[in-house]
Amino acid sequence: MSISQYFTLFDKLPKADQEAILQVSTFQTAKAGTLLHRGGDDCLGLLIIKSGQLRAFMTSEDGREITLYRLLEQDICLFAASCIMNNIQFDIMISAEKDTQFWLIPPCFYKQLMERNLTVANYTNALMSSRFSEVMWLMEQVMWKSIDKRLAAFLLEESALEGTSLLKITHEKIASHMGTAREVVTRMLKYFQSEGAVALTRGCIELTDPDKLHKLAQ
Amino acid sequence: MSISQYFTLFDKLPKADQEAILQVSTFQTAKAGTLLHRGGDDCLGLLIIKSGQLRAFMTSEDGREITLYRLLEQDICLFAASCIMNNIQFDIMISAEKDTQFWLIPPCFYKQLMERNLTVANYTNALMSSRFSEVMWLMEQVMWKSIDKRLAAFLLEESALEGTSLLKITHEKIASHMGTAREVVTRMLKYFQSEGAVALTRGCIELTDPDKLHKLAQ
DNA sequence: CTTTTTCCGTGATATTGTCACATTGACAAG
DNA sequence: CTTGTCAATGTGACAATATCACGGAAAAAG
Repeated sequence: MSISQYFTLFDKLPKADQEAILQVSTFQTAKAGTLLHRGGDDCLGLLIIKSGQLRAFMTSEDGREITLYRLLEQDICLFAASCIMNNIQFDIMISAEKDTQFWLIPPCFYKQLMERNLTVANYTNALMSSRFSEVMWLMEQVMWKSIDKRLAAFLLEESALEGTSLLKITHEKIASHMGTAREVVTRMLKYFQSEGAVALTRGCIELTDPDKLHKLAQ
Repeated sequence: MSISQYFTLFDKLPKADQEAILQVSTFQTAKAGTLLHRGGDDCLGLLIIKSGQLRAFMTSEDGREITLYRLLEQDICLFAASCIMNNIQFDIMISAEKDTQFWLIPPCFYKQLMERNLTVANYTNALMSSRFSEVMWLMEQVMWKSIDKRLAAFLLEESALEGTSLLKITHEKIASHMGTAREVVTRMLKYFQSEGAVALTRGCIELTDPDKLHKLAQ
């Protein structure tokens, strides 16, 4: 129930720092749909998720989006505190996909901790490597995979994440996750339907044949 | 002339570590065209560039490429030593674009140093942030910019890098940098030529009107 | 029940990628 | 000097994806 169970680094810290974290961290909640972090300007702090789901994404000038990665319970969101890292020169957005509960460690505090504690520094490094890996994976998908394979993979991932084969999601939202246009998603879904892989109704996609989708995703 | 002038971190280290680095580091050279690092398997070490130019790129299964970023003198190549970081789960290639001189710090040594020295840990963190930023910048370009703008920008960047407006580069190589097909580059260059922005000869591109290219790149 | 909004469907067109093959210039071998 | 070879470029046809401009249908709001 406490931050120490969710923030795995906690136990490796000196008692004094543990105390301090308990002092300065706050417990917060965000409703689904809330934008928690908008680019490099604001700096919320290190965010430790107790429950819910966040989404990190990138936007174009004209409002298009692509999801970079997602954060689930026990995940640490580093980029809501991008100001604590030197040389970070990009803007990403963080929004709550579901009602989310989290602890927040203020950026200044964490930055100072990182700059004087070796364990924290290396932990932060590992965290960044993870996010970097996720973005590189996405880069590979975007560069070398066709839309049909990416869409099939997305549907399967979403199904696994939600724990159901009946997805309540609009074509528009899928397009935002994938960084493409709604029409493209609509047409591809129609094709999947004609192949018998999915059944479509307004606002819903049922994965009627996951094996077929796996094949479509290659 | 020595590693200490190129490796800015050096001066901030304890004397003992400085000595050790001088002991374990080796000075090496690579001919233009050499592949220095192939994916996550090999682990050359931390590479500090004295002179020359490296290129970090990603490849598809069928041999297509895209340049992620470039490394010039005084730059530190972190991913030739990707094994020193936990959680790095992607493969990138590093090749020498020009004859390159560099020092190499063995991965084990650097890893141990990073795990016990706070300054090194935070330095490594900043390095990774820089590379992450470069990849994110590329991602934005790939996602939201059209090919004509990206090509114009590439030509200008290349010109600045080489210090000349007469580029000796093939369409094929440009395509590999940009992650697109040669034919696309050829056609776009023909268009640029018809606009009077460049002059084309076999193996060469002359930027006859850089201002026009700037406009094309927006 | 009507109005409004959200979501989906679809044709036309533009851009970019793929494929197949022709042409051309550089240069080496004879 | 001629010829052959090869890398580099040029190009037309077509495929995949994105963009634009709608229209219609289902759900939500009033």
